[in-house]
Order: sequence, then structure tokens, then C-alpha cells
Amino acid sequence: MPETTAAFTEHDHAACQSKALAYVIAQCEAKGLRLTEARRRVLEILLESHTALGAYEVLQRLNTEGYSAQPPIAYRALDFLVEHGFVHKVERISAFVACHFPGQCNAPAFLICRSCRSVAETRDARPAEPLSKDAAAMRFAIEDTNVEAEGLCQSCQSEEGA
Amino acid sequence: MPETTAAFTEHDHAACQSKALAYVIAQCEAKGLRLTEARRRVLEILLESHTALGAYEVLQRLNTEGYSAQPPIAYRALDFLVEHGFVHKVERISAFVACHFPGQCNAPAFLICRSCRSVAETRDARPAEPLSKDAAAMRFAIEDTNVEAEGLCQSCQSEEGA
DNA sequence: TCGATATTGTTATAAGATAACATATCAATT
DNA sequence: AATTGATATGTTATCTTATAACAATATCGA
Repeated sequence: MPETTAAFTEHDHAACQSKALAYVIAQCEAKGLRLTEARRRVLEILLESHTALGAYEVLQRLNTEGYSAQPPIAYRALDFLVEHGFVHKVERISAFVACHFPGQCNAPAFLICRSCRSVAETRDARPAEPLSKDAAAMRFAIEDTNVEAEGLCQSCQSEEGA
Repeated sequence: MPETTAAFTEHDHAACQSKALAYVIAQCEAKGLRLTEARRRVLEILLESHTALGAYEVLQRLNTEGYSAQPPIAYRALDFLVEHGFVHKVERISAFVACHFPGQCNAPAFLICRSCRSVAETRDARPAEPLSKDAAAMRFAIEDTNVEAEGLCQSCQSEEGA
């Protein structure tokens, strides 16, 4: 298996989930960040799967779970989680996915299935490197990058063919 | 100069513009595509600068130029132009920028200035390659990619420092 | 000219995101 | 424990981005 998340492969998801959560808890303690209830719930919702969820989907989940909330609650929690690298925003589909490379995720890249919205995150790719060479040449100061590929995962390819 | 557009460097923009327009016209003739008035106007608006414009900014430009239109007009024209590779959508800022590498633009990558919204497009970078290796390993079929870096261009860095 | 296809015009609304401000909680110090 | 400054939440309203739906029109080949 390449150095990617297990999004499109079988794996022990319970372990995957609890490892990521434990990492976030530890990081928050170490850095004095407050993993409040809203933030933690949002993170847990995202950790349940390797699927990207829109802010309003997260919000709906919060509401059905008895945490009655308005949009800003979800967006603020997501902003916090994204800011600290615990969650990534997948720009292409305006959705959010939990980071599954706790502590090893500098420049994430994503494979996004347009059918099931599963998102695989890769960490060995260094896709923005040629870009940084060009950036340096024109004195452009890169602050953040997005690398996203959309397509069909294996199982959704089968279903389309069916 | 690296193989990027001249967005952040001085250049003969009139030539830049007319070359791109001529290419689109030729391509449309060759492929039997219809470069209608709305589509052409939208393209010309985007070609005026290396700045990315939101759909509603384009729409406003259309309206001030006497082409009274509602949002779908702009979105349809943009969809057409994007579909055929004449314009790119910069997902990170939900905005559109004309392609300045007529005919040589397979997997574009962008440097986006968060201050002036100028967008430089590079074509020599092949940033999605490591990603495609991973994709192949998990039988993920990539259909389209985005590579975007946000930051500050040289002149906006100077201004922030001032 | 007919008919199929593609495009435009228009209204309405869906979906995504944030501004603004009041209230509450936390945590460090007195 | 009380004070206080900073941080986070609750809530309303609104803004921005994008599309659904359908009628009217234009284009092009048979």
C-alpha cells in the first residue's frame, strides 16, 4: 500500500479513528488549545468516515445528535480544526475531511471520488515543489497550497460500469 | 523568466490578450464550437487582466457594458469556457481566470495573490504526478486536477511591509 | 421548411459562508 | 472565592455563490 490513507482500501477504521482523535487531544493539551464540545463533536463526526462533509451536513449531524446549533457554530469549529491542521478543507467540493496523518501532514494532497465523496489523503507526494520554484523566481511568497484530484474510486467505477 | 504567465512580471499585455483570443476563435472554428456573444464578452472581460474575477463580478461588467444579464448567463458562459479549457476556475477563491497558455495547458497550476487576486498560471510544473502514482496504486481514475498556491505577490509584499 | 439541438432569457431559490453583537465560559491573577 | 481579560458560544440576519426550472429563441443539418 502506498503512503496514503486507507480511504479506498480496507482497514481497521476504529483504530484509524481513535488514533487520530488521541493525537488531536494530545496536541491540544500540548499547545494549550481548547478542544471544546462543539469542536470535539465536529471532529468526531468527520472522523467517522473518510468522506468529506459539507459544513451544513456537519451542522445537521450536530442537530440530530441533540446539539442544537446554527451555521456559525459549525463554521467556527471547522475553522478551528482547519487552522490547526486537524481537518482539511477540500476546496473543489466545499467540504471538510478529517486529517488522517496526525502530525505528518505538511502539504496534503487529495483524491476525491465524485460519486461517493470519499477522500484519500496522500502525504508522500510533494506536488507543489515545481510550483515553489516558479514562485521563488517571481518572488511570490506561498503561504498555503491545495492539491486536489477528482475522479472515480475503484468501487464507484465498478458501479458506473454496472 | 520561468515558464509561467506574466501575471507578476511586466509584459506586452495587448499581445498576450489578442494571442489568447485568436487561439480561442481558431479552436472554436476548428471544433465547431459556438463562441456566442455572451461567451466572447465574458472571455474578453477575463482576458483584460491576469486577475481572477468572481462570476458576479463578470456579471456586473456585462451589465455595465450594456449586456443586461442574470446570473445564469454568466455561469453558462463561464461553464462553456472552462469546459473547453479557455478559462480556469480557481477553486480556492471561487473565481475565474483566462487561460494564457493557449493549447499548451493540460494540468494548470496557479499562484494566487490573496491581496490583489492576480493569478499566475504555470505550465512546466507537473505537480500532480506523484499523486497519479498513488492513484494508480489504488485504482483511482483521476479525471481532473487542481493545484493552487495562495500567498502574496512581490508588489503586495512591499505594500504590506509599508 | 421542418425538426432536432443548443443557447438564451427570466424567475425563483438552493447552498455555502460570514457580519455583528449579546451572552457565557475559562483560566490566570488578586 | 472574586475579578477580569480573553476566548468561545448563541442567535439573528444577511451576504455570496451557484443552480433548478421552464419558456422563448436561434442554429444547423436533413
